[in-house]
Amino acid sequence: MEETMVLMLYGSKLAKDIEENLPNLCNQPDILVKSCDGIIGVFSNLKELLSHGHMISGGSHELQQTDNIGAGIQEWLKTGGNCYHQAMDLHNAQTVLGNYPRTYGFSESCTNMKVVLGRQESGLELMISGRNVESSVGGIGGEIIQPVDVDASDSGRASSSQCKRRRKDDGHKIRVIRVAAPQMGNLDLPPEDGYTWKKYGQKEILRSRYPRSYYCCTHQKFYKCPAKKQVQRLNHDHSTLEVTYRGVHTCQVSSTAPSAPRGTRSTTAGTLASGHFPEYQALPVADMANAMFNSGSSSSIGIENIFSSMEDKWNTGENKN
DNA sequence: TAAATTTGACCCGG
DNA sequence: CCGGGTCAAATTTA
Repeated sequence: MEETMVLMLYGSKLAKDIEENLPNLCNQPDILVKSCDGIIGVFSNLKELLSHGHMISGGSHELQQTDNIGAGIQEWLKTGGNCYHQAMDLHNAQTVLGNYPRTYGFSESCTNMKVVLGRQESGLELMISGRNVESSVGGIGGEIIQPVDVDASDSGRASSSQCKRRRKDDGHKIRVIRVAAPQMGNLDLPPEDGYTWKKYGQKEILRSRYPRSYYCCTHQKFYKCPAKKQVQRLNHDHSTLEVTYRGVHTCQVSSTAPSAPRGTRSTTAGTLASGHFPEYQALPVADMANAMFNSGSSSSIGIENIFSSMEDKWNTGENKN
């Protein structure tokens, strides 16, 4: 389905949802506001696309990579949202990054479970945050993010012409993920990911509202672990942190290994260190979208299915670095 | 007191 | 020369 049509239908659907739930929403102004934001976001994007010459009907060359989401949304629209609604309540959409809308969902039976589905120039973006207390498959930290693999030879940041420095000795893959930022406390605190990190720098980045923090593995000295990560709040979405992982953990943390004695984060390195990113499991975008949208039109897909799907994926592939 | 964090200076690729 | 990445001394924290 052409993207503009998807947006049009989706925006209409959101508006209709508000109409249908107006009595309830009147008692929940915050949700109403978010829903309105979502509608505004969808139609803003639609307007943006239309103003750039995208037609309501007809093909879009842009969608090659992301037709899956189009198909997913199409399926969702066809079923009135039922195929997805079983597990998550599609809540609203909001304009963020790169003018693409995001779709927000909340678990109906688990209020702290949140799903964010969006698009980036590099493909589909999916975030699942919060811990699914029902099935307890959410993993430590409860955040599983669809990472965006970026080859080291191309940082993948289309909007930035820089950030290609110091690449001589790190031919490693770079992984960029986005996670929901903490809502309170230290808002720049990077998400728990099973490793212990030491902050070694922070810098103001040109054209970025928020500084970028630099972390290296706490065990860098003892194990010469080259893993590093950068954490930066997104310009257009301060509630999201972009975490860039560089290098692979070589530290085999054992009970005798030094651990971070101070600080409140990172307490689980020992059982998880396998040289990869235990919480941020890789799963091809299409699979994730299919898992969310197309895994049976009548049965509940359940968030646990998504996680098990991700686990399978993680165990069979992507695990070679 | 030791370890983490902050922050200004420096390094270095483009 | 610019600016992102890193270093390391100073500072903070538990």
